[in-house]
Amino acid sequence: MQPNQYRDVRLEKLEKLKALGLEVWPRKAQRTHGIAQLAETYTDAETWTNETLEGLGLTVSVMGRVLAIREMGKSVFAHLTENGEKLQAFFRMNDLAEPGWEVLKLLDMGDFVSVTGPLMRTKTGELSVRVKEVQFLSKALLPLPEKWHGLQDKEQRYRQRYLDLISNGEVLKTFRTRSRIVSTVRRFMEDQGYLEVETPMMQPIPGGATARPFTTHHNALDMDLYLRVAPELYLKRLIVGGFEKVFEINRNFRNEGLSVRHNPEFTMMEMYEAGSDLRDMMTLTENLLSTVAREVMGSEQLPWGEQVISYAAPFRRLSMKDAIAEYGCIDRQLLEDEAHIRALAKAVHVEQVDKKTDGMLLGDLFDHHVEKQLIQPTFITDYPIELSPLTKTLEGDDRFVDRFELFIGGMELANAYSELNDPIDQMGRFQAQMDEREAGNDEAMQLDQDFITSLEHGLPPTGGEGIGIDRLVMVLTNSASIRDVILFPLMRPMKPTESEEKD
RNA sequence: GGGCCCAUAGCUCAGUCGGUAGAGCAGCGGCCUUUUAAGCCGUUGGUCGCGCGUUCGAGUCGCGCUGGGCCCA
Repeated sequence: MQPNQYRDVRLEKLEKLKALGLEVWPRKAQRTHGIAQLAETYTDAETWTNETLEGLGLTVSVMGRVLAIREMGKSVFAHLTENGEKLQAFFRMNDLAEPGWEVLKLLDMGDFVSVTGPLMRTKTGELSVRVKEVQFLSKALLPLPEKWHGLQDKEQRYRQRYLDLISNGEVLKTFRTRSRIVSTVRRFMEDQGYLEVETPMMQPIPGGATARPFTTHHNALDMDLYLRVAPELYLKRLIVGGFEKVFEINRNFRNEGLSVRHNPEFTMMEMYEAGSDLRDMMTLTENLLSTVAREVMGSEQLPWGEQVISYAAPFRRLSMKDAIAEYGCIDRQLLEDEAHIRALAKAVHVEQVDKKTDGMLLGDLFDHHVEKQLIQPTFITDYPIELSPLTKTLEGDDRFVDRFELFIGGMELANAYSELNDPIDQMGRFQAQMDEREAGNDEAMQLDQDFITSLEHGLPPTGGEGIGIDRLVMVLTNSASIRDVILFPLMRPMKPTESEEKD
């Protein structure tokens, strides 16, 4: 076998181009218009007939990657693409300046070229450049995936995302949509008076969420640092410091398994507002999601698999116990009784039931019976205190806290609290977490003494929330896997083959 | 952590009952000066993921490994 059969052929063509005295890797592209710009301006075939286009007397230079070549004897059609838009180039031997025809024979799919000539419309009505000059911008030495089916192999699509983006048009579209979602979210928050801030991604004590952190080491200070699992404790310090409304959009890192909903690094927006509470966060969330759906996706009703999700406010609100009763078809009264909760947990094979409190078991019952069924946006409220060490208790019931999680498409999308601002209470909650840790739960939170100190200086009543941006993009773009909305998802490295090891 | 599925040419995929490897696209050589997955003629290209085993004989059967996908905990 000749593994570089294709590459060798293209290397030969490269030498021939050089022999013609051409610069194959010029420093800048010759270009007067973008392809998208031309395609948009001259899209109307009735106004811009071949005659009117010729009447313009306009000569354009456009650059693009060659994605199709159709040879017709002494004329050739090619499609150039740039930024997801395409434009046809029409080469005729008689039209081309020297050494154009020779150059054209050395053109391969995947090459970047710029073409210069007047705009025209072909017999079949397609806007095209009647090429007088062609210039190489970059010679592709490797072949592209198959033009009709694109790149199908999921592993290769994730490992070589550039090939996925070139050959699968909807992938480029999804990631452009992601960019617009993030920018719309950011603009929405700024319009609400929130200030974007940046807090440490490397933290001496990982806090703000119950999750295993990644560890790293700073050499000069000879200290261990943790990649953050959440920015929460730093953002609250900023509210202590006098900021009224802050938000941060950035990466969190959790040292956990991979799934269609989990990537070890993921993007979260967290926001905190002095003086507000959970109800304010609900309203903000409803407005944010319906606005993004409308402005980016063009509708508040969007497809999710076989279903349609409505992002129209208000979203449904349901307490955790009510949700378990409703979706688990369980008598609501049973959830008021610890013995029954234990029995229900054992019935669905929750592990280590005897070591858990009834609040923890309610969380397990919720995960088992409810989470996947919450397709339409639903705020689940009234979480057990054991699961929520940073949240204020409910008025009149200190076993539950003023927290919601928002579920869409069967996934947790957001998590919000009326933030706990009593430093004495907070210290007690940390103590409980440390006991948990002592008992072997390495996801339990660690004490952050300076955070307690900041609370002792006074945190006003504060509403706070985190929204998972990757999952938001998933539900809005109808993507079944988080890997389809993260450009470079984490992949296990490929083990080199024996022959590669010898090299 | 457990279960199921996938891995064959650069890409997309066939490969029956175990009998010595196929197509389309791409590539290469021709024909063709308005094509749209252009068409037509010819043609190159394979460590069937890796290893071990069963067998006269393995892409195919078994075991293990690697990578990926899906489901469950």
